[in-house]
Amino acid sequence: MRIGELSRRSGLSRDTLRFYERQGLIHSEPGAEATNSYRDYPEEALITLDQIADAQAAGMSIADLAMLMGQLQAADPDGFDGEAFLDARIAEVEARIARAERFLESLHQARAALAAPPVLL
Amino acid sequence: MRIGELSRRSGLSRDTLRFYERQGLIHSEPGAEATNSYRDYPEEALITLDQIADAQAAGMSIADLAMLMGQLQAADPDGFDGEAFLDARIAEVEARIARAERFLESLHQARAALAAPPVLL
DNA sequence: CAAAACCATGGAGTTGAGTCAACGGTTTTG
DNA sequence: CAAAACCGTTGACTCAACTCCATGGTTTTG
Repeated sequence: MRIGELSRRSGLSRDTLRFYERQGLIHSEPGAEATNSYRDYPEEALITLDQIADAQAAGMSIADLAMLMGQLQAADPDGFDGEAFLDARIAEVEARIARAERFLESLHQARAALAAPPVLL
Repeated sequence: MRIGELSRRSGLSRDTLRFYERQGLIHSEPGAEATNSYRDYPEEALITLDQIADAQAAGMSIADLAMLMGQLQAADPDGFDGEAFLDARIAEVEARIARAERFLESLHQARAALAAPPVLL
């Protein structure tokens, strides 16, 4: 599909999609027509974009993500310690989720306080 | 305590602390000595800073946080719908945590794949 | 087939969250 | 008491992640 459709279906702007592609997060093919230079994105780009959103919610930067995608499925044990890298990310994400859940809890408490009788004198 | 101590004990830079104070996230008193203009932070600032870190991990912006802190404990039902505001934040944070957990799961899977026998041919 | 809709590229601009540097005061310490 | 360590203010700067704009080519559509 072309960028306009991907934009509509993903909810991301064309600029964002091109930006992600420059950063190596998504990929396209040159497209069938030789007359133009339109990109052609595979259907699975939508899945990738959803995973990117997940990763961002978990606090990953785009640079981290590019590294993860590039290194991990490239199966290259040439000096790059994938296990250590993954373990570090896992620990980070777990810590972040724990913090977010603490915050969620305090939001719930604030909500309950608002719902309760406002003054007791 | 003065800013240097708060910085050491919180792990945040002095500049960050002053930045947070300008944004209204933490507060200080003018300090006892009239000869200087040093700020004096209460012990509880450390707790507040920890809560700020929680909130940031949950994806809250500093502006949102300032609004939350300012509006919520000010008990001002003058047009500001605290319940709706809180409900919206709660939904956001829950969605974010759900996404982060999906990502964590995929990290775990990637980790397991690395640990498993690399090739089976 | 012309107007509207779409696409690419390059580069500048924006926003949020800090960070740094310079300058001049104040405390602490050896 | 002087040097070192600390503090405040102002304003410029950085970095990540987008976002906008101008220009010019390509499809689609009424």
